[in-house]
Amino acid sequence: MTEPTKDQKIWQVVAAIPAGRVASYGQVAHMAGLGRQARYIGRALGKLPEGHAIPWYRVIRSDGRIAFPIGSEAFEVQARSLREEGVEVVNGRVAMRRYGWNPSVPG
DNA sequence: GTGTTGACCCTTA
DNA sequence: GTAAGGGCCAACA
Repeated sequence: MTEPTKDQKIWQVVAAIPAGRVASYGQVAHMAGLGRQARYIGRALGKLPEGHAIPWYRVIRSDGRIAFPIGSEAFEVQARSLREEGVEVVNGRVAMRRYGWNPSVPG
């Protein structure tokens, strides 16, 4: 049994985000043990295979903004997916103050 | 081997 | 509250 790769570790952390909550790239990177490699998160999510069950749309920037430019296709998919889980998205932004994922205080 | 790029973060203005 | 600049680290050409 080989240890999980960084990508798998990241996917595992992302998959651990409960529905209706969002986490920032830095937070995921830290929990995955990558430290400041927040940039790697986006790269790992970009390598997601087909048929995956990873809620990549629950990962946003630390500012609460979606990482994609407003109006882009990926942006709409992410925003729509978040709304379906009860997360309010306004002006391409999420109120992390309310929807931010806190492992110590699960849903 | 070097140089550029990137689904970012932090500090400062 | 938003905007701009600098920095960090791994993958890619």
